[in-house]
Amino acid sequence: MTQSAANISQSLDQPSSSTAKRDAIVKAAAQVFLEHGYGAASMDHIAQEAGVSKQTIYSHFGAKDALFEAIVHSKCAALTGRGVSSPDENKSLEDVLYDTASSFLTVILAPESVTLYRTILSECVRFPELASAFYRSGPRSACDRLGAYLASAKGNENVQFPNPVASAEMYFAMLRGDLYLQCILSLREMPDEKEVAAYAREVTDTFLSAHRTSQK
Amino acid sequence: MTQSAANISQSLDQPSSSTAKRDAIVKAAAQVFLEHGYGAASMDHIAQEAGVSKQTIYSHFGAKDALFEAIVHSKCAALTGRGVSSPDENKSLEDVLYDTASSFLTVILAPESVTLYRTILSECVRFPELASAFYRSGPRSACDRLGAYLASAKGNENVQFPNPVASAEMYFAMLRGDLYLQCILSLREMPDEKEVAAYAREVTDTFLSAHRTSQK
DNA sequence: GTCTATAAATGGATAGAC
DNA sequence: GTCTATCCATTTATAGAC
Repeated sequence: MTQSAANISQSLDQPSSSTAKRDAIVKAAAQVFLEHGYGAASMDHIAQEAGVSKQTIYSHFGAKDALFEAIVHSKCAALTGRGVSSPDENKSLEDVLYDTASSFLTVILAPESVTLYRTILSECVRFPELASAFYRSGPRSACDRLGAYLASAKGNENVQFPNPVASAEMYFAMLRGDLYLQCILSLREMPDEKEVAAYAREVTDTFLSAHRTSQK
Repeated sequence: MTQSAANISQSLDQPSSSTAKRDAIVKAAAQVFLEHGYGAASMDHIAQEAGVSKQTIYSHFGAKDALFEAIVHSKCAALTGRGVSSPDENKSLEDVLYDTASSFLTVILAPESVTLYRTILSECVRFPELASAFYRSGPRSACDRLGAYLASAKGNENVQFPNPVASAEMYFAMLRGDLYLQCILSLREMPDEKEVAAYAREVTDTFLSAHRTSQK
């Protein structure tokens, strides 16, 4: 009990050395893993980057794969946090779609998201749970939210969505277009806000055209 | 000259031991690289798989990265070969789009394509030329071909394509939807022909709806 | 050209002192 | 909990015999 009280005191008043080192490890591991991938990232490199000894990492996380899982899970959760905000019911359908597109593009084109995506994709066979966690907290979460909104927006503004979730999936697929492909392949620099806005506009217009009721 | 004639005779009549071993190396390297990725693939593993000594690999390819580049370039070229066939001018726009969608989905969902994509994506920073070669021989080639077709199909069937290449890019982006995402993340098994056909149909219908001229 | 054997370096993981 | 030092396996690449 004495020890417990001391620990609480430590973590509240002044970060214990242990907590500080743990944070340093997490930060360094995230950087090294996302930059080099799981295989090419070495525990020596992470230890050096974090300013701790290798053994300290093993004391905290036990093994390399456990550390990797902890880092990627943490990053996936962060993605959801910054993810597409809930649609504002006061806005028009078009504005909601455009806002969704802009924030989705901004999130997935962030350098950190790009490297996370590459890392998970290259390790999805070895770490199936990470791929699943990424999918659920990222693309699936976004599709479900937009799908629910589209379902509630039925009949408005001369559009219809017989299958709202499928339409939402299609919308996000359109957003992961050639621009995104070139970025994750590192073939070009990240687009600026202007280019993101133009692409969000193009996709939104195309999407709405496809779902107009008065098209025949 | 005598030696040259002998080599030609060898390669025509009966594969020389050297050529046969080279082919074995290429085959084994392709399998190991695509299954484990560049970093986790070891030259020992490839040598064992090919049934040759490690030194033989180095005699033929010099270094690991050179072998990797040769393999990936070869696979990218093969992708283009099996790629989307040229549109048949006699078919209707809808049929051309549907055929394009079916064959595109079949190609990109082949297990070999999925592993190639994962591998290139995870190594695109270290091997920028490979990413570029993949993009050109795959997605860009497909977009340019369909874009050219859409440009020639202007005014037909109550559809219009003010920006044919952009429309083509959007079309392929729609095809790389949730189904594709789940497959490359190894979250589900590959779809059968029926499911591929259904998705190709859905995307084609949506795409045509979006580009109808009589939508207002 | 091909093989066996080995060099030289690096990796993950652990032991023991403090 | 943390560090230094080390073990052991594996890796890329090379040397030398045939």
